[in-house]
Amino acid sequence: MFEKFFSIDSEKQERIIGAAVKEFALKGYEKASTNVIVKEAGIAKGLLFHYFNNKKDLYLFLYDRFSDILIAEFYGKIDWEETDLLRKLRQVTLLKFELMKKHPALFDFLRVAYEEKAADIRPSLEERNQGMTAEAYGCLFEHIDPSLFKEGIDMMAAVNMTVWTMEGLGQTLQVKMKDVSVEEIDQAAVLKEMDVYLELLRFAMYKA
Amino acid sequence: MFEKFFSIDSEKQERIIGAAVKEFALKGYEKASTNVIVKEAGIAKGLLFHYFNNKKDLYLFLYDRFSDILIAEFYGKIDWEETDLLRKLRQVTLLKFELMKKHPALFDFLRVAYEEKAADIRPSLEERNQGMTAEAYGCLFEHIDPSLFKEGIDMMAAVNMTVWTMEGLGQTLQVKMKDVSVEEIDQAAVLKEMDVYLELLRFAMYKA
DNA sequence: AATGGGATTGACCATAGCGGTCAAGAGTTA
DNA sequence: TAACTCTTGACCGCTATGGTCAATCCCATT
Repeated sequence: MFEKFFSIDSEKQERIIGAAVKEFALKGYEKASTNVIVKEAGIAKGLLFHYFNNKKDLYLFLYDRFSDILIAEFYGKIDWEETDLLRKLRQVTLLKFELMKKHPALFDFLRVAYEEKAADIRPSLEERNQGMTAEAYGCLFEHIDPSLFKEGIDMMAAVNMTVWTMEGLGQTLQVKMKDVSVEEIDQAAVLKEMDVYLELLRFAMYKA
Repeated sequence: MFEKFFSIDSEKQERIIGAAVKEFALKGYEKASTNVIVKEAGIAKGLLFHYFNNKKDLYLFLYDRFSDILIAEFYGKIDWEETDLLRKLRQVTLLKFELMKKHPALFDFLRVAYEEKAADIRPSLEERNQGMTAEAYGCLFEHIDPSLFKEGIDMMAAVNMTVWTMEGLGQTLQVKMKDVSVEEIDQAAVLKEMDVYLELLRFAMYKA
């Protein structure tokens, strides 16, 4: 499909990918302009369409590539044997932060893609997400030891509350860090704050 | 500023406001089309600009009006004497659901406005929000009795976690209810689910 | 009936940007 | 030189926008 693109020098490949991901992440599919992309990438308009047929194919190419990268890294780094749900969620959150730091643009792209409403692209995205969330939940609960919880605690509620709290924390951090360089956030401080919440949750939900 | 608009028959006023809020909520400021608005409202293009100078003024007119309505209703209905933080947050959440049910379009408009990125409008919106969140937090903590909490619990963390949990719950409900009529959601069931979480939080953070 | 004046109309305008094309030029190899 | 591919960017047709304004309508006052 994209042989022409892959056969060019890789520094140029990355310039193009970088420009495209930035533009799509910033404006979403429809409002993103191929004109802006080619200008930023320093190539001629025609070339972009020479490599990737059309805007839609370009977008889906990026989407697939980034999903693959993220999933591979995630699956490679997670500890599958963890049986403590809260510890597992802690690990997942930490890993998520790590990946955000490593691939910020990529994360932005996928976040925007997740909320994409453009009719051209919607069906293709949904098709790609079939079952992915189900699978994610499945692998989260694998090997989990329910006996750690107090009697009568709804494990689903426990997970939800934890996830929501982690997400809320992540969002406020993102706001706080808006001006600070993405590279050097005080990881130790973040970790400490996160653990305050997890400790609270542990106390609420686990046996003494 | 808008005398001409206010002097027309009120059924027409509402038709216009309804059409405009719907369009803005659906597409955001920039992509919203005045053509669509006038068609939906059943008036001529020129008339809209006769009433409200231009698109921007129309938008800000709606924004101001809706903020005022919501704030007034909110302040009127809340129990200012509540000293139990969790109970107060419960009350606030319930009130929020109630207002969403009563004014769904209005809520959508303000939610979209909150994330509005259009440069034309951004500064005006930010100016309007100056201090509003600060004030909201202030009135939340008024009369709160900190002695209910266990020693050493960070009250800020407690509030955050509760708010994030309520928001998370709200969002999943919104997804679940997407197809169901907005009018008749099972309020009792929602309340029950909410209380599960609040009970968990109370147990984690309050003295026995 | 006639007049005056505000309310209302909708065809029209300038502008802008889009995705996509393609004939021509540049670079490379034989 | 010739044949080839890679690359260029001016150009196209199209869609849609926010905003205007001369013309028309409507109705109260004379």
